[in-house]
Amino acid sequence: MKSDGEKIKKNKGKQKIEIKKIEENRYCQITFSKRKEGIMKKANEIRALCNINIDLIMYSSSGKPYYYGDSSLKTMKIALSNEQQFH
Amino acid sequence: MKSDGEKIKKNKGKQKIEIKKIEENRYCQITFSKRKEGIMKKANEIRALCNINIDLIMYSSSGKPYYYGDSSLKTMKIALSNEQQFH
DNA sequence: CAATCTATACTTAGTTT
DNA sequence: TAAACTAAGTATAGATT
Repeated sequence: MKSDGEKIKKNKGKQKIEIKKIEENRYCQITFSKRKEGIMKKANEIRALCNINIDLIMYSSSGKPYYYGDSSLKTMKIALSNEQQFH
Repeated sequence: MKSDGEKIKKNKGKQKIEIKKIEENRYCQITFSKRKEGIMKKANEIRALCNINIDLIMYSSSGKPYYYGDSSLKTMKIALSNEQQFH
């Protein structure tokens, strides 16, 4: 006899996940894309709210670099990996 | 006659704020402290989930630098401002 | 004053279009 | 296949201790 509890759960919205490598490459890419937007938004907010300098650099698993900030670090990092451009 | 609506509002939890400089220095510091923790947690999560490299550098309004990451940028930045240490 | 609390705003995992 | 949706999970503004 099944308990009603099993059927009540909607199971649609956000679920809790473990913070460990997402092995399935497709989901890993999707998560990176979503969270990259999220953290860049946070970076912009803390910079605006608190009037601070902030640099945020992420390399996707394919090696593509993404940058948020305004300091000389951007130039420095480009100089270090001068075959790449930030996005 | 007062409307009930005015009294129903609890007004305790998180409120919506504008994303612009917090002029009151005390609240600015508190917000920086809270959001710095938040963004560093996010940085750690995206790094772990997506197995990427990430560097995050913030200078508080007092000039104190905070760093999250594992690349050579830390060393580079310390070399650039060698009177300071990251926290 | 820094740490904790609490309700609400915001983020995002999984689904659907 | 990417973009939009939905609801559960998470971050945090303001209050309290």
